Amino acid sequence: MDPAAGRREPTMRDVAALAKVSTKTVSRVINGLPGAGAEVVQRVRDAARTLGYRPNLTASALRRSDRRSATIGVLFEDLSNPFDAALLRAVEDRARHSGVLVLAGSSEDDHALQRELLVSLSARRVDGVVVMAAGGHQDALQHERQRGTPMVLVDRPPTFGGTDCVTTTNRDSSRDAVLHLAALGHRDIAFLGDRRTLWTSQERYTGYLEGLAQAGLTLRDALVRTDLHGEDLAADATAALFGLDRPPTALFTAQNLVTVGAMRVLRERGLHHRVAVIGFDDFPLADMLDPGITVVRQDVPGIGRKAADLVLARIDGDTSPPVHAVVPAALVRRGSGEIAPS
Amino acid sequence: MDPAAGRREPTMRDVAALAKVSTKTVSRVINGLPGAGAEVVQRVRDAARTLGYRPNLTASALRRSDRRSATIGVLFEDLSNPFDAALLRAVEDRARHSGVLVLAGSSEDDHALQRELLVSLSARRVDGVVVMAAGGHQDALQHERQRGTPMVLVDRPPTFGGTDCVTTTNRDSSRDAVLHLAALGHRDIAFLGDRRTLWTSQERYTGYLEGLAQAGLTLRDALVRTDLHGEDLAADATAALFGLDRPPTALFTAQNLVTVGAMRVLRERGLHHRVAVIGFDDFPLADMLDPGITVVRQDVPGIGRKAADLVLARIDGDTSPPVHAVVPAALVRRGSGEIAPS
DNA sequence: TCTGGTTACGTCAACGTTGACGTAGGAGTT
DNA sequence: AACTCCTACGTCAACGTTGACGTAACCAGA
Repeated sequence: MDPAAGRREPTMRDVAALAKVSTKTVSRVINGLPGAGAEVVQRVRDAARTLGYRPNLTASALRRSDRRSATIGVLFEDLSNPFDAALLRAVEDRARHSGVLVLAGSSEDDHALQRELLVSLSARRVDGVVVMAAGGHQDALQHERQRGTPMVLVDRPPTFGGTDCVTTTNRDSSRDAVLHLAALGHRDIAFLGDRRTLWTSQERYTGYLEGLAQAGLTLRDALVRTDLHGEDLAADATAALFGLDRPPTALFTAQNLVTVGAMRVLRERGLHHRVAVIGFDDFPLADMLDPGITVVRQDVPGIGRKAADLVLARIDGDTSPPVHAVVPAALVRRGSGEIAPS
Repeated sequence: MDPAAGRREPTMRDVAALAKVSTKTVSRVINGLPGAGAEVVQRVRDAARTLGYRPNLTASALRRSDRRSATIGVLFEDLSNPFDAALLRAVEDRARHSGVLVLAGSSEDDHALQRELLVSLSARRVDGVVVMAAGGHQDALQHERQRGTPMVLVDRPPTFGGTDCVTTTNRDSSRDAVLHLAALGHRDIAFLGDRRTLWTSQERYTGYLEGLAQAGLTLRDALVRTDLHGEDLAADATAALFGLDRPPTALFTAQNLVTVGAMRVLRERGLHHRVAVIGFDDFPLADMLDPGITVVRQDVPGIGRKAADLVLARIDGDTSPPVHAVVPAALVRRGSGEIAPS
């Protein structure tokens, strides 16, 4: 079953020898270029098939003037996160339709790892990268970008210039969510957010503030909890909120794991039908919970497609000014966000 | 910001010129090989840094005798499916620790697409592949394998010999699930399965039969529904079951989307606290539903790690006999599987 | 018949890197 | 003093492919 032992992959030279032509002619036939007669084309095709010849794209890229590897890098935070996975899938689909494959990696929101992966990608001469930037500084990204690598940031914009990015309507949709709650009569709306170093968290918090202000509500610091990385921290923070003298009647949970952690606590305390919840980011089965969870849903495939479109266009030499594409999110009403204050 | 315009990536030759040594010496320094004096090493390092030199792994692989690209291919059904995503993440982690990157693609359970992706991977000279085989014949996989490409199948075994694979305890865990239901007194246990062309579906069905037989229960054909690809088909099939004269008192749903579709119908009809359900494959929030869903949980990271270990070992020349690794799944009791018949 | 153009090939070198091998100089041994 | 051995380099060719360019054969038109 493993006949590779000792054997060599056939090359153009082997095909050329069998078809009794030059390697250049084989190259022409394989690449469908003109300059080969019908009979020669047939001979070469037959020889290639007989030998099981497969073109070597890396050697080809090395020699060609455009030097394209037809491969892009995708660096997300955690490929096992449903959001990242859906995004990867969208980028991959779009790339595949252009004959481009995807080298994928998880940066775990860690600068050192992100940097290391970036170097690995660049050693493999990817044509461009789509990156979800790790929080905090973006030195490695900026450095890579300045080397000329086509780059598109997703979910979070660059802190440096000259680079495309695709994000969603974090601020506006958050404001809308808060206004939706306020319209039901809620006056004590809590904010539960992810790590503050993340741009998305900041934007969603700003939207929350705008919502409060626009509805004429007072900001209560005690109702704002941030740096909730993961379900458990979110659950703890939620529990703490309900230890307050005047607990919130509604929650705006600004990330999906935070939403889940908060729901867990509400259910434990039997509050899930009395406290309103709107979460940012949809998640599977949100509609199957009791009550269904009202969420701000991002258009993840839309974001992925747009990011892929941008990076592929840059690779093709598009030099128009950098774009910050904003893909709209939408409020999906499922019940939890429609609970009025008691 | 895009200084690449017209500029060339620095090469070893450029570094060599600046450091006033030969390219071979640069190669030695970059690769940490002996044969370069301390002072020369320093000069080369400085020159490389000054020029922003990055080694070209593709050129290196082309020339080296081992010809390794330090890249493996991963071909799953759908990278946006949580199961596939978790698996990818596990493979990626393990590969990264060996300096190997992952080229990922979704085959959509389509032979033509799988074949096409396989060709794309092979053109990029990946060192090996981890594949979730599309249902039905595996001609393209077998062909690729026979060319000598190290290959590991996950989730579904090969229909041809000489190839490693990693699966879970589909049959035994299914049998245990059925026995668990039977022990509660259920006598009418329905089977709801995914496409019959999938090996996993067949195994789980066989386990279901073993469970019935071992519990001394009679198989009722009316309670067996297969080829339920996707939530909607599963929902329809579930609805049909409850139109029977003698409907089931328990469901064994053999795939996660099937489980979700079935639960949806049970909830609509207010049966979710009266009909027992055990699902194969865990899914996010299964514990948050009402009741919590009892599932057979696969050790997805375990499967991914094992698959990566195997393919990396083969790449390193391990020629021991092919392995079919079986990673145990476990029953997770959450409530839905512990409902007794009424 | 010669010129000019086109078609169908072939030859050669180069892409960036490294394996095989060569060599100059110094140290150690007899 | 002649020898081996080692270290620290350099030279050359090749990995599989393609761009630039050459050339032989043929056809059309004057």
